[in-house]
Amino acid sequence: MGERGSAVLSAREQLDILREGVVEIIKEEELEAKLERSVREGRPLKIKQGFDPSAPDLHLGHAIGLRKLRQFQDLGHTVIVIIGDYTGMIGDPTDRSETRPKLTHDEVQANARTYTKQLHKILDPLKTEVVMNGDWFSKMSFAEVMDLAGRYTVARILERDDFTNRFQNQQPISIHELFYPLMQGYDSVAIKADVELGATEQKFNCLVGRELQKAYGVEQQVVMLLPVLEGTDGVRRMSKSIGNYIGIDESPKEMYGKTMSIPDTMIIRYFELATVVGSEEVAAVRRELEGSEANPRDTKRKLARAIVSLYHGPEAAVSAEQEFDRIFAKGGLPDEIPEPHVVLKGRPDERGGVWIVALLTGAGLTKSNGDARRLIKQGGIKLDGSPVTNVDSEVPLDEPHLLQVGKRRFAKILPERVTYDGRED
RNA sequence: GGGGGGGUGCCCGAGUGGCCAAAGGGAACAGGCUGUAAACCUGUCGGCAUCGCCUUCGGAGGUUCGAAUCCUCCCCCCCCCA
Repeated sequence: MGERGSAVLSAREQLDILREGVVEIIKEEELEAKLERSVREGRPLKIKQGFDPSAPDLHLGHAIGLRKLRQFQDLGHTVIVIIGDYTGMIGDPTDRSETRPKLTHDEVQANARTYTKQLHKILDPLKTEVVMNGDWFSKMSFAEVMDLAGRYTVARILERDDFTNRFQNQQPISIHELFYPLMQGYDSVAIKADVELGATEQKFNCLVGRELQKAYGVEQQVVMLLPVLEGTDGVRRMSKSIGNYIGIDESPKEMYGKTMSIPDTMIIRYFELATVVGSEEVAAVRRELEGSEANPRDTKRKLARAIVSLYHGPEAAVSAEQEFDRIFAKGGLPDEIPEPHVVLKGRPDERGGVWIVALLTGAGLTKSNGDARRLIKQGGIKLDGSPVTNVDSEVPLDEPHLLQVGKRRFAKILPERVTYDGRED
């Protein structure tokens, strides 16, 4: 373990650090005992956290847990990240809305690499092991599966809220979905986890892990539950599939902009969960917001800078802010404007002009011609900086033009990147 | 195996022969305002060179001048009984 084997903190001191920001520890005495033994025997604890293999975009919600894992690492412990390639074949029953396409082995491998890359933005690569639960599940015989299934009861599985709700709402539950908690729990058996980290909504699954470890004669893990961060809508939990997430791998300006779009009521919450500012500073922010002097916008700017700095550094945060001001406060242009390849049906008119509506759609700025018409009528389209009011406008393609939809969508139309699909009439 | 209920646009959800491209809500997008891509207000929200036409209401057929709405078969989901 120790490339820094020297100053190991006492169990008590470690516990004090680890407890911070945690919603619940089951059970704290056990964690303390494990830490004590770890210190005494100079043996790191194994900290487990699992991830779904299908959605490799980690976001600020995941980061809460990752920072906690990082704390464990900094205290000398080992983190084992489990990519649930087998559990992913089921999909967590929590959000079983889409039927997930089965991932191929190669796709899972690719996703695992993407994960690892993102994980290393927060975790210490030297103390992080990434494994897939297919490593053990693919080798299990049917008899072993039956044995696993025999160690838990239907009634206990149905205690889980999601199942109960779905049952009551007359939504389908497939039998293999009942295996999800068992499989996640068995992961803990397989790696002999000392601690499993999860968001509060994972409580049930993590506790199944404890039960199964007991059933299999493995020392029980401690369950450490962390808060769930709301997404940019301020209501539902941050999630890729809902689309209300801020990814830790996103560009500074996306991060900055998305942060600015959270409801004002979420500012404190984000300071607490999405940044690393201390509790006194959060308290100061709270006072600032409650007092009437400060403009919440400025507090939110501070938040956005803090978040961007965390992942991209302070300079990037400053330039993201400048760009944001330029575009939104002053209605200016971004640094980089896409120059799409435009394919048009038919051909230009004699003067080399192209119908504005077709151009917008061809450039991918609007979904359809109808969409483009509507936006023009609503005054949402600008050509070279001035609003387009006439749906029938022709744009001469003798020189580059700047097209803008709303405040956020831009495209530079270069004549040499416009082609015609040659369709006659 | 028996009985009952249900599958509608991105999501939820009304609609049981023409007034339905389909109410309402949410999401999203645009405009206004502002303190920001907050909040609030207004508008838009299947496609088409634009008020008429085309393609949508699980799938395939059929009845009808006309079907999301009726009939037949099929697929899927839920509940109750066994």
